[in-house]
Amino acid sequence: MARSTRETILTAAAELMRHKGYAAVGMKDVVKASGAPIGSLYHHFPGGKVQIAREALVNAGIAYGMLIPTLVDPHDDLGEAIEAVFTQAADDMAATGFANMCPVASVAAEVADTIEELRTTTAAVFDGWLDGGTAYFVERDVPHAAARDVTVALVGALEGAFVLARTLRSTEPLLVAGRVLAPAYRGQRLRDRGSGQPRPEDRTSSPFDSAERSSKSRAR
Amino acid sequence: MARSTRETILTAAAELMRHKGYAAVGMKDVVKASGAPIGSLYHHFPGGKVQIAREALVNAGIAYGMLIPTLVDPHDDLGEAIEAVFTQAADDMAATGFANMCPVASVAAEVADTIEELRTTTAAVFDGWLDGGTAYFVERDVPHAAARDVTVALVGALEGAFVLARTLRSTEPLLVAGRVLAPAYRGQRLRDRGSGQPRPEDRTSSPFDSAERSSKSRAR
DNA sequence: GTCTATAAGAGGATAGAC
DNA sequence: GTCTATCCTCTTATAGAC
Repeated sequence: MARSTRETILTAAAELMRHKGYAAVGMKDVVKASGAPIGSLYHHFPGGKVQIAREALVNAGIAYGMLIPTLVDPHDDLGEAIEAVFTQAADDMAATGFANMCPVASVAAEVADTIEELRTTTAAVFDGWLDGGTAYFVERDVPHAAARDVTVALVGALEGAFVLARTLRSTEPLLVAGRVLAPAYRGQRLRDRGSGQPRPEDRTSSPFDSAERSSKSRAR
Repeated sequence: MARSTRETILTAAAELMRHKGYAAVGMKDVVKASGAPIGSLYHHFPGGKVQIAREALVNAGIAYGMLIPTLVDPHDDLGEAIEAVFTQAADDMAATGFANMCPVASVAAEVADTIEELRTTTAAVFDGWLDGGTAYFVERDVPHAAARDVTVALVGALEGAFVLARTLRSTEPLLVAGRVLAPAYRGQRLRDRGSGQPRPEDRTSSPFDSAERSSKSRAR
């Protein structure tokens, strides 16, 4: 599975930012982690560090946007599904030694007031998650307003609980969030998917559309 | 109101970290913002940048630890109180142009995997909020387990919604979080406070005890 | 498209006069 | 306890050979 230099760089950058945020990751760190020489970074990403971060965030956003639908899919009760999302997140986090799961929120918190170009990128990723999640729940017969609320509450509670869990080295915040959030939606039935299989392609494009395009138009 | 150089430095550092996180704030930024010369920073904080961050976070933690009890205090129904916390947060955030409200979570996300000394500091601050909030709700007659759950869920949902709101430049995440979280607790009565006045001193000491002490014992 | 060498400046920290 | 000058390293980014 030979990946392109471009991809290797982006993967390394995403991995580093997941752990250390944006400012603390140096280009030299990316060089070391990717194996690519510094010249290649600037050849493939003339926009420098900001461009690398932008594209890495878009990629991560697409990958993690599938997470909630994937975890919810096997369930037919919304309350159970919500609980499952949080217990699954708690298990994953404990299994990885409380490392961060996703670079988007860490970077978002850091750049929201300072690097407008990355703020809009993280905003596009969040919007994609929110719109994608809402569409998914609507498709499963949740009324639109409720679908939007569940998605927003779910993403917000997850991101907040992640920070607490990582810092406290405890799964409590994730488990409590699930336990507190789920009861309100217990009994809300989810319609069976048309096919037996999840179809993640249905709602994958939103963050990419807006953010990747803007990154293409930025060469020097 | 002449404040000591020490205080001025800590205030400036907290303000900067609130906006830019930890790594992106340079000592030179603190010099500029505080007006104190670089030598004074290292005179008062021999531990350098880490020590300044640590003490700034402890101070901010104490200040923000009073926020939830203060906002909840006028209410006698837990559901209403929760809703009030989020609408108030949304108003504040919109009023300040979606600037971050508190440096603790931003820094926590950045350092959780990288600077153990600051991870333990932010953990102590979170623990203080959680223990203080739990004690406050217990005092208001909420059963202990429920009091802990509400506090954990409240803090987690707030921090997550803050990141989304700041990034999206929208109060929606805060308002939705309140709307979704509140109903589960509507009808849960809160006992009248003994005196008519809030007494914030009752539960103010926790983060300070553990974190400030450790910072004192660290002189090169 | 790969890679090295290097520029130009910012980073944290220190010494020591006052 | 205040303040300046300075050290040394690391930072992002570029130039240009291959």
